[in-house]
Amino acid sequence: MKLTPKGQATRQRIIVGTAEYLRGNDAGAVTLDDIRAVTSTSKGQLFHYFPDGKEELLLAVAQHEADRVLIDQEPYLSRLDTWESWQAWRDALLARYRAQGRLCPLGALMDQVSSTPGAADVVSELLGQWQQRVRSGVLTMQGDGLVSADVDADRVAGAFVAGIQGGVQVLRATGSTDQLTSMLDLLIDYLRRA
Amino acid sequence: MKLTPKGQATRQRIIVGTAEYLRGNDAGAVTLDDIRAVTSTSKGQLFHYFPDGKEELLLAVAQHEADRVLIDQEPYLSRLDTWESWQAWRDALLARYRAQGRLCPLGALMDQVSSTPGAADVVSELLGQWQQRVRSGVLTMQGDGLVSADVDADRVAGAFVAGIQGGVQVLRATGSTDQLTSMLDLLIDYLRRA
DNA sequence: CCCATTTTGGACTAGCAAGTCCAGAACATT
DNA sequence: AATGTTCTGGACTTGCTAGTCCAAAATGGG
Repeated sequence: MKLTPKGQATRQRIIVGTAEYLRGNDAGAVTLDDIRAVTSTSKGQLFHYFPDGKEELLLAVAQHEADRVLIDQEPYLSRLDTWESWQAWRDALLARYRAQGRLCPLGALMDQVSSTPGAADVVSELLGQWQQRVRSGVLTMQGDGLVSADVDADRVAGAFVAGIQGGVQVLRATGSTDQLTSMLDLLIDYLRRA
Repeated sequence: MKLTPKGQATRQRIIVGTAEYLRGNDAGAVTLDDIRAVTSTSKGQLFHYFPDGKEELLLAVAQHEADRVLIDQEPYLSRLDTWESWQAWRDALLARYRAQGRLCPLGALMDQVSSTPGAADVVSELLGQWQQRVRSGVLTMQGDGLVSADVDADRVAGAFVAGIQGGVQVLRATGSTDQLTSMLDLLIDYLRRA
């Protein structure tokens, strides 16, 4: 399928508009008509740009959201080289999720995982990269002698990723950020002592 | 609504049958006809026992599954009083989730949270109780002098709950239990050092 | 045994939502 | 300007699914 610049723009408008919409609505309940309304498009356009229909469209949206997750944290993930920077990352995460409340784009994404096979890949990819970024932060700290060398950086990074996931999950269910906070503080504390 | 023993039995059959079915299938895609088929019932029965229809039925199933989560761990949660018992709990959790693979009853439950308001309560209740149980385990350890008294039991318990959630979430998405394992080991390690 | 109540089966309805189709407008290329 | 391609709109089809309805069977109390 060849896309002119105009086509590209429309396709993008659909993805971004849907993503925005899903950030405030139940992903499982979206209909193509909702998407049509919110992106000012017609059925024809939807199927023109996403021939495989809803599934393909939502997958593209999922990919878009997954990209955003790391981009949002980029400034912090790149500089995990002092205790202050870890703390700043922690604060940024908490602020972000507190503001977001119960509605989590990645969470909605994960919900779809069970149904469509492609979504699992998108999430796996994201989690893998995330873990890598944290891992290299830990390694940097070890290089500078701030963290004991006998800590397994990969395991700690895995724990971070899982912990954040879980904290957000709890937030979505209960509306409380307590567990997420506990988790982050405990993990950083763990690193500090090691 | 009055229920004779026979009625009770049917109602229960519906709940248990649906729960079992959902343990191996996408919760978001279940239809009443699926439920009918798997529980050998008629539409009339479904709406006789769950007048508010699908939502009420699934909520009852969710409650049933939530109960199971703690019951399954009961033997371990009650005896978190030695390091060996914590390890045993860890092993049991890992074994369970490894066996379960990507299909998680609680996870499917959480998926529904966003849509139906009642489901959030069910999950909140479960998470709260779970955290309480872990908390009292930590307190026991502190009472026996095995864990430093200046650890905040509630925070650690919250981290455990969040961590397990996250680990399972990662398992669902990627199929790997590595992060769950890291998480549990790190948390126990944290307690040991404190 | 009789009557009220509960339980059961399944045909039927209503509405929604994904996907199809095609005609015409806009656009690019020569 | 001519012609082929891409883009857009929206009516239409198709299939599915939650929920309704009612009649008949089972059950239980007196």
